[in-house]
Amino acid sequence: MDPHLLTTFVTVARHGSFSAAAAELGYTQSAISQQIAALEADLGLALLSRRPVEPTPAGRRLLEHAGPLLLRLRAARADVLRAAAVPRHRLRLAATPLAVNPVLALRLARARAEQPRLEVTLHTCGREEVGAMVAEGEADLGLADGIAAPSDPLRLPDAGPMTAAGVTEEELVVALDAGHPLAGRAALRLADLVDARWLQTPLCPLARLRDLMGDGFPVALDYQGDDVHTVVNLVAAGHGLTLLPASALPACGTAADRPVALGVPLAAPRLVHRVELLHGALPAGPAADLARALSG
Amino acid sequence: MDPHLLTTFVTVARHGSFSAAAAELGYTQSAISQQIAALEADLGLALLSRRPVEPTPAGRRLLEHAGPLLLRLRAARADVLRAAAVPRHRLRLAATPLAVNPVLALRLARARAEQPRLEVTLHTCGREEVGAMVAEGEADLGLADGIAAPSDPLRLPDAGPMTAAGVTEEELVVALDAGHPLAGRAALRLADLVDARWLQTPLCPLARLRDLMGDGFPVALDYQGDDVHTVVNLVAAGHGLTLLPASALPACGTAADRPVALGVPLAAPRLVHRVELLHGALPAGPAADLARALSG
DNA sequence: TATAGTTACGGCTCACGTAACAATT
DNA sequence: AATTGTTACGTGAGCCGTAACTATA
Repeated sequence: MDPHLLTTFVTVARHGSFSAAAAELGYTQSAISQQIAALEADLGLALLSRRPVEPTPAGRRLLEHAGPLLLRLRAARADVLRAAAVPRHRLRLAATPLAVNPVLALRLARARAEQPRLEVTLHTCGREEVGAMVAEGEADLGLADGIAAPSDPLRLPDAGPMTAAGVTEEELVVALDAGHPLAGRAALRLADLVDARWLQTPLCPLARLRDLMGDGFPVALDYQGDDVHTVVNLVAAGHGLTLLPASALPACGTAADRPVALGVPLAAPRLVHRVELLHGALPAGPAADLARALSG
Repeated sequence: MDPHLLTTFVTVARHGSFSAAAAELGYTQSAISQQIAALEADLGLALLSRRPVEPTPAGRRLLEHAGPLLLRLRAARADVLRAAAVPRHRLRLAATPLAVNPVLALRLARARAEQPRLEVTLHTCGREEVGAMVAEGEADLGLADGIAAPSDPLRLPDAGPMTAAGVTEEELVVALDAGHPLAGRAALRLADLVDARWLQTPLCPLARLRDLMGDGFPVALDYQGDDVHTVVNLVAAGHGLTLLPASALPACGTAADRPVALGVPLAAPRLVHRVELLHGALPAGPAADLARALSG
C-alpha cells in the first residue's frame, strides 16, 4: 500500500494501459508491470485484468480509496509547508463558475482597492477541483457554490482539514424560456417540476435534486460544460429547466429579437444558492485579509 | 511523506524519545534518527526539537494530519481485503460503554437465538477506537453512542468510507444525587444548569455541551475512566451532574442504606441519547444479518 | 560523566532499466 | 506480425546496523 504504487495503479487504471502509464510517469513499461505485481502481491489480490487492462472488483474498490487518499497526502504536505511559508502578496483564487456572483465580485474589487499591492489570480474550475486546489495549496482561497437549505452548509467532498464558511446566500430561481407554460407564475414548487424536462449541467446537478425530492427530473439535454452564458442561452431556447441563482439571469425583461430566459422564484422547498469560502487552516497575512473582505 | 517515515515520526513524538520509538518499532536509534532526518529533509522543515524531543509548530501541524492519514491508509487496505474475504461466522463487535443499552442487548440476544452458529465477540472501547477498529477491519460492526438532536446524526470522527446509521434513540436524563436541590424537579433545562457542578467523563464530554450552549459547565470532578457503574456511584455520592441515557440509571427508587442517583428528564434543548451502527461498506453474510437485527 | 542523538561507513536489499520472452489480436 | 505485458538479470541507489563522535544535563 505504498502511495508510490497506488499512484501507479490509478494511472494504469485511468489509461487502461501499462505502457501509457509508463509514459506519463516516466518509467519503463517493465517497471510499471513490476509495481503492479508488487501491489497485487502485497494485497494478495488481482487488481487488474490484462488484455484488456481493466480493474477487477477488488481493484475498483481500491480505486475508490486511492484517489481521496493520495489527495489527503498531498494536502497534508501542502498544509505543513503553507503554515511555515512566508505570506505572499500574489494570491491565487479558485472558484466554481457560479460562485463569483455580483456581491462577491464587488467585495473582491473593494478589497483590491484597499490593498493596491495585492495581486490576485482567479481560476475557474469544478467543485472537486476547487477543493483539491485549496487542499493542495495550489490556491490560497476557494469559492464553491451549491444548493442548500438556508443556513445549511454545503456538502462538499472531503479533502482533509479545511475550513468552509458560507459567504453569500441568494434566492434560487427556476430558469425557463419565456414561452414556457409555467413562465407566467409568480413562484413555483419543486414538487410540481419533478416531471418537467430538465437541463442536466454540472452547474445544477439533477442528482442533488433527486436526493432531495426522490426520483424524477428527466433529462432533456445534458450539457457537459460549465459556462453560465451557454446554459442561459440553452434555457432561453427551450432546451429545459434548470435552477440558477437569481443574479445569474440577465436583468432585462423581454427582448424582441432573441429568445429570453426568465427566472421564477422557487417557493418550496426552501432552498438557496449558497457560496462558501474554502481555505486551509490559518490563512496568513494577505490571504486572511481577503478572506475577511469576501466574508463581508 | 512516506507513510513509513510518518509512522516513525508519530511514534517518536508520542514517546518524546528516539530510543523509545526505536525500541517500539524494532529499529536501532540510528535508523530512527536517519528516518526523521529524511522526513525533515523532504519537507525542508525542522519537525522536532531535540533535548527535549518535542514537536516544533510545523511538527505539531504534521501530527494533526499524520494520525488520520495513516488510519485511512490502514482502513483502505482493510476494506479491499474485507470485500474479497470469505464471510466468517465469528463476528467481532466493538462498542462504546453506553452503546449496549437494554434494547440493543435484547436485539443481539434475539439475533443469536435465531442463528445459533453465530459466534460473537464484543469489545468495549472509546468512540475513536470503535471507529478505528471498524475502519481497519478489526471489528465487523461497531456501536457508538453520543448526544444529538432527535434524528440528527452523531458527529463521528472521519475514518474513511464507512456507513453509520442510527439504531436507537432514547431519552436523556440529568443524573444527580437524591439530595441535590434540583432532585425534585419534573424536568430540567440545560440552560439552567450551565453553572451547576458537573462531572467530567468520557461518557458525557462537557466540551460537547459547551459546543451547544456556550461556555460554562464547570468541572467538579474529572473521571478519566469509562465505567458506567462508577459514574453512577460518583453521581450518587454528589460529585456532580452528568447526562446519561435514562436506561443507564438503576430502575429502583430510593434505598435507605446507600446514596442513590436520580434521573431528571431533560426538557430543553431537545436532545436524545443516540446509538449508531458502524460498518464498512458491503457487510457480507452474517455481518449483514446481524446489522439488520440490531437495526430492529 | 552519563545519556541520548548524529554522523561515517559498510553491507545488503530492492527497485529500476535492458533485453529476451510470451501471449493476445 | 505487431503490440503489449511478463520475466530474467545486472546495476545502482538507498536503508539499516555497527561504531565512533558530539552535545547536553
